[in-house]
Amino acid sequence: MIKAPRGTVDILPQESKKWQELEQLIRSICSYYNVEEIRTPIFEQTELFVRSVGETTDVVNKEMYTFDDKKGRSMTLRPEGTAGVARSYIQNKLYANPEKVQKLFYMGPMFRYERPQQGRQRQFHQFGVEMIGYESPYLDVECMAMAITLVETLGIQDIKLHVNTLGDIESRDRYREVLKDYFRPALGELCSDCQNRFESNPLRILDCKVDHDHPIMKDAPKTTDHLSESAKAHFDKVCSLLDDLEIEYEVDSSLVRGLDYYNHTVFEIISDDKRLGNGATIGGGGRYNGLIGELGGAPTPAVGFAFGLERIMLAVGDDLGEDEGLDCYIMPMGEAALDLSVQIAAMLRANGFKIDLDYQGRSFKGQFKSVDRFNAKFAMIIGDSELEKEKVIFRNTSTRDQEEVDLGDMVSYLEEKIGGADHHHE
RNA sequence: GCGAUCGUGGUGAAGUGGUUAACACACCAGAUUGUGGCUCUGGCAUUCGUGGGUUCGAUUCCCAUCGGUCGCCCCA
Repeated sequence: MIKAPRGTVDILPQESKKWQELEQLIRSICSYYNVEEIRTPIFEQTELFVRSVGETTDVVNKEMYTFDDKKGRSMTLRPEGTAGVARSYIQNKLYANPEKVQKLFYMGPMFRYERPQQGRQRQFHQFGVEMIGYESPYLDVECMAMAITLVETLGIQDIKLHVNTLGDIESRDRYREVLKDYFRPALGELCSDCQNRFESNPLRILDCKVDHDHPIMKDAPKTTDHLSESAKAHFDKVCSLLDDLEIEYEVDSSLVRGLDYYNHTVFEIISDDKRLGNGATIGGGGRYNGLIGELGGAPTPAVGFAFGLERIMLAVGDDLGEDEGLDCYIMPMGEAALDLSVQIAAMLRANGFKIDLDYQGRSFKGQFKSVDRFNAKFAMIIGDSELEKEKVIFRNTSTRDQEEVDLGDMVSYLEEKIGGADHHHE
């Protein structure tokens, strides 16, 4: 049997309803924030991700789905959304828009080759927002506020916002070197993960669970001691704006993000919602002032965040996907009735009603089971005697009252009972 | 990538080196060819993730492989 590739899932109808509802909620929040959708390709030239996400990161090193196309060009299924948006911003000259700040969102599948487990798949979905073109801390905070609004609207419990600053690009890079100098003499005493981190992302050493109690951790240099004046001012402003908006947050100096393009503000949304397991990051983001310049555009400041939709779904999936049910399930008894039922179904559907019917000639009992399963408001019974009289029987499934209705009066009957043709969109 | 654990019908799950693989739910049919959510009766796994090995014989033992779950790493 051919199975779906490891780490991928089929989203079946019942789940699909939930996804649509979640996506709809996200879209409406975006519209309140005047953030518009951008759709970029699902694969890009490999170099885009290498240059943006960073050559030494795990995402690029171990987790990319990379392949050569028929002309031998290296392509990669996107592992995240920011790089493509940044590329598109440059390529399509969005900087030429008279509105200085471009507020964009994307939503769709991403791909990373990892060992799957709950809340982690090889094809997964992210929603992300990018605010490009302005370096003000106001936008950092707008991103965080939007992210918080989103998780609160969704009803995710026990939310925490962790924030940190990596400083501007110069101070971030300088701090990195300071840290490496600090740890280098004791490198042999650290765990093997940390020895790898030393080259790839030395900031992460500070957050190591294994070496947490090693004496060297205590006096490790802090980001905040290596900030330039302007970087410090930026971060202070971010914090005071969060205070003004009464958004609760926690400064977490060990918070580092795994992608190289971040500088200044970084943040994560962590939830202890029980439905997620024991504590999980459901979203995160930060500022990436260097990225667009790095990709060949004019130096352009930007800030953004992304959410993992599977993780959100784990937390709130049970609350989504309400089934509104059919308007009417048609129960033909016999073949002549079935022929007429097909006509009736087509006519009622064209009038905006949600209709299904039995094609299998099952018994009354069997057909009524489908009526229940599809949560139909009415069952329509058509048999020989109805055919003779040119009437159908509408049976109200909750009251169990039934009425005979002339073939010509079916639409007005249903409209009277359950509202007009657009009753589903009210 | 590393470590652990699991894999039996549509679902949840028992089970054993040897003819018919429990049970429950779901599903279908009949009792009731024209009225559902109750009851009763019957049907429903050429097969125990896949491939190979040991054996007279394997769902059961061994190996490999694939997949799920959890921890680490990393991330969303």
